[in-house]
Amino acid sequence: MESTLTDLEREVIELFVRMADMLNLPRSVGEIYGLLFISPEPLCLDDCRVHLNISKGSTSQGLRILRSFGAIRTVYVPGDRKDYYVAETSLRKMAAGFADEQIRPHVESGRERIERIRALIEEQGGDDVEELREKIETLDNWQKRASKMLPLALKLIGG
Amino acid sequence: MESTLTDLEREVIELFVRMADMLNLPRSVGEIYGLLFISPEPLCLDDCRVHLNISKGSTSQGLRILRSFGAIRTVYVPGDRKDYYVAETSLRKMAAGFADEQIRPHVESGRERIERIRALIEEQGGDDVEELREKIETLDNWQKRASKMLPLALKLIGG
DNA sequence: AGGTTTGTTCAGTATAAAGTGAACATTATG
DNA sequence: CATAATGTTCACTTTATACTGAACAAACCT
Repeated sequence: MESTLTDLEREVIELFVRMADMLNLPRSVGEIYGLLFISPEPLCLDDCRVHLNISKGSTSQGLRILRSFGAIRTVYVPGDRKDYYVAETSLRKMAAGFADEQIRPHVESGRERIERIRALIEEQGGDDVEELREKIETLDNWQKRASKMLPLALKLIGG
Repeated sequence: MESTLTDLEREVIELFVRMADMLNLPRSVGEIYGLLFISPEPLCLDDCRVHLNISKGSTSQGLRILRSFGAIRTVYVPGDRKDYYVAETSLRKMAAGFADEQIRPHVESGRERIERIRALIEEQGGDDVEELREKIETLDNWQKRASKMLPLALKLIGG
């Protein structure tokens, strides 16, 4: 299958592939978003698959990930059964979606783990319990600051 | 080789392994930092290697990465040729080091790529040049906002 | 110098992650 | 209902990344 991308499309797609890499997302997710971003009209799954020369499975999963944090939305095309997609261009929305989906759960589970560590320290005791308590306070402090910073950073990026 | 970690140590190390994963750093980096964080005294390369049961190579590279963004520092131990390490506990310092080392270069190269895309659009022209210009403005806008947000976020996390 | 300790490097290997595509489910249409 | 169109799933394959450990380099000590 022949690639049918212009130089411009290739360059834009590569930009988003690098972004995806930074955000720890699969390459194909960056490719699909880049293609949709630069495309003048909505594209369906098969359009993406053909232009990017990737498999149906990757395309389906990539679109699902992009939908999951609101980076794309579906548009209705009269008289067509296929789903068509366009890239969302509100940075605020995407950042919020990404934070909710890919960051908050980790922060949450970190909080729980810190509680477990605190319990372990008290339970097992020992000579150095005071030093350990201080260390756990440091962790707790980090956790609290990260939790506060996240929504503020989202405010900042959203304008 | 027998693992000689307490439950507490294991739990703390796992916390930092998860953090490393979030930050897209090798697991061993999280393990080493976690061990140093919870250890009451400085440890040398071989201490880390033995406690964590990982190879010399991984240990050496892990310590290098941690040094690279200021997550650990060396301490002088009189009468010992080995380098000893302690975990840095200033979140501000570490976040700044991480941003400089692992984020800024990507943002930079993104900026350059956007310029290249802008040039491509003007060069090749076409009917839809106006629509493309708008899209590139969106990219440029994102880039600028991200660049401004980064130092502010660092200020916020640093207290 | 020769021997020892300590840390680094890097080619090869192991592991984890993403991609593939055929089988399957679902829904539309004649 | 049968057929076609569309999208999803998942066992398998491929690729990318991290880990290993032996060889190497550097520094120290008699």
